[in-house]
Amino acid sequence: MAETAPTKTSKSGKKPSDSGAAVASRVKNQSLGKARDAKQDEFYTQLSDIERELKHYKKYFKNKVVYCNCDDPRVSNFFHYFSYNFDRLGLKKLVTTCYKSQHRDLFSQHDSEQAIHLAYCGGNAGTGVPDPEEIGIQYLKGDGDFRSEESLALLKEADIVVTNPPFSLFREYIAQLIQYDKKFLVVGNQNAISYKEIFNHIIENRMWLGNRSGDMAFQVPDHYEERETRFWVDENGQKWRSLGNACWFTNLDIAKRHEELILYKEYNPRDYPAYVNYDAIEVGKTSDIPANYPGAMGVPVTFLDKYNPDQFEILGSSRTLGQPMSQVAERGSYAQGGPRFYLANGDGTYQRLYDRIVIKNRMLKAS
DNA sequence: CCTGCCGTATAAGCCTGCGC
DNA sequence: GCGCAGGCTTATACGGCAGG
Repeated sequence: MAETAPTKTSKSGKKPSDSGAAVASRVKNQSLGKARDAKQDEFYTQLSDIERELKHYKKYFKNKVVYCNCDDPRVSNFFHYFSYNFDRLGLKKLVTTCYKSQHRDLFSQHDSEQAIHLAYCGGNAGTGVPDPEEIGIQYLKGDGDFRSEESLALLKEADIVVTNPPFSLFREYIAQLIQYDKKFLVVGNQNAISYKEIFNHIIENRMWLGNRSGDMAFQVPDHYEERETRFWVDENGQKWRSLGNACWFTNLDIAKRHEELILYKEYNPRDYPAYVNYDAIEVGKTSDIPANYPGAMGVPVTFLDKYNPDQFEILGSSRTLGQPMSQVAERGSYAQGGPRFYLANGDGTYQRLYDRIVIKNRMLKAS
């Protein structure tokens, strides 16, 4: 794989026609370049968030090899958590690798121009958190990318992968875990639910949401710029950013997935209008799902946080089910964009909604 | 050109519970 | 009651880009 992003072509420069392979390779390089140029993929998960989620999965870790493939053991709280709880969880081995640092100022002393590899097999019982330096940090030959040969070899030896991967590469990241048939528990964000590839995994029951969704705060490197919202600097000068829609993605079963969502609303056509470009009713809030409606319902993506596959069936999403508005209404009467559901405003114009998941209540017989 | 597609480590409202 | 903060839930506007 090429390491360097392609040089930027001037906007006026005319591109020669490309072969499919060349296009594919450039797209790949661009996404790589974008992820690394943007420098917005370094969000460090708090230990408290890791503890609050991981406590629901204790039974899965006995005698297992855990791999954190986006984690510098010197700063990663995932490494901290698993090394500290190594004996309590009964782990067999803990392996971490990380992408080589791009910034010399990253967390001051913790910068490295080489990618790091560390394997821990326990043995520090009672002495608190093992020191990565004492365990023995090794250096990788390559850049430590989770897709690199070295990382892949370690992935194959692993049972469960737990980390906070770079969101800009989330599709590829998940695709790789599924391709290699690994168990995983990773941090993501709810927007990823609407990605075509990610939604396919969800609808095929290859992955689902973990326990906690919503607000999560992350430490970010010093070179991250300030922003108006969801940003602050703590008393130690550490920069933080937070997300209102962070969530965990996993393919480990959890009790929450089998809890029935209690429904208390009743269907009526006034509160639950039908879409103009798909035969389903709009349910704008997960908590408003009517208890007595047997047909197709469009719900926000956050529904997945409450999804119990025994209670509901997922039929698809507005991205794939929505009929193009050009076939339904006159141009100019609706907001443009990718396929979504629309509601009539009553004055000849139409409101475009955010991506909806279409579900059906399995407990009710369609009449 | 024009049109439609596609996504965004985002961005905002709303609700709730607390202190007073 | 009331105002505020923080958690929880929902959903953007718009630029890039490809194809007609």
